[in-house]
Amino acid sequence: MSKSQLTLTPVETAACCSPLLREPLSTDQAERVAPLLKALADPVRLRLVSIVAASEGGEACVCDLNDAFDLSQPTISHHLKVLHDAGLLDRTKRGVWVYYAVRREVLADVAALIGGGV
Amino acid sequence: MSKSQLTLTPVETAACCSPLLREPLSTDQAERVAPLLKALADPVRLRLVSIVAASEGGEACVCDLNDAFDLSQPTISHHLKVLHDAGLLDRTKRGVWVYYAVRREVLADVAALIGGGV
DNA sequence: GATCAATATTGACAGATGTCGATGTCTGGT
DNA sequence: ACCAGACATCGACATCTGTCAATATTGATC
Repeated sequence: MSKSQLTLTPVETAACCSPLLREPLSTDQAERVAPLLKALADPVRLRLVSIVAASEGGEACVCDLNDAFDLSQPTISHHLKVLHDAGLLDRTKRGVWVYYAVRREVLADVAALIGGGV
Repeated sequence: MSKSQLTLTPVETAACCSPLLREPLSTDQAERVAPLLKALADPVRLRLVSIVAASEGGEACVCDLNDAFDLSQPTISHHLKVLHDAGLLDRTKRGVWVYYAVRREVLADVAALIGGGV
């Protein structure tokens, strides 16, 4: 399953304007989208995503991420887990290191839903 | 101040890709964006925004919004306050009724920052 | 296989968040 | 003036969240 979890219908994705602004979201839809936004809705996690995305090869290892913050290693690990569980980051283990990469399609879907083509 | 609070630089807004994915967000930027996402990151508030946006004239009065949920009136009032405080909803009092309207530019800015032109 | 370095997991704790019932504050009509 | 209705605020509560120190796990190396 490499596509996003938002499961927009073709009509929704093709429409000119964001679904959010065009018609009332169903309770189900809202409950599927909210966790993604919740995962993003933290300064540390926003920076994590952006640092990972801007890294060489589109991925970054945890050791580098730890150095970018004034937070404990477990805390960074926790935030990465939240982002990964939400489906926003991919996780790859290579040797002792773990690399995270941004799932851009998911982010794009969220963006499309929020502000699509306003 | 009718523009969004994200205060993207011209370079950022003009770029092809979302700032979030192009370069590491500064701590300051992250702390300005996170509250907006936080305000959106709730199923009830997502539905509130979408119901308001999809309403006649782009605005809805609280009485209608109350009816759309199985929640107490104070709870809806609370969520509307969160959205309004975040700058996502405009508030207008007409007579006894209060009308909320979506600030689409703000939503568009958030969307552009998150998934811009990916 | 003992050790070390990189991540993850656990447990604990303070503070934030969603919800409600009760109450307050307007505003229009009687 | 009073009342009724629309909305906001307050106080309380349970739950969730971000953070850390301590500990576990995993993989490379000697």
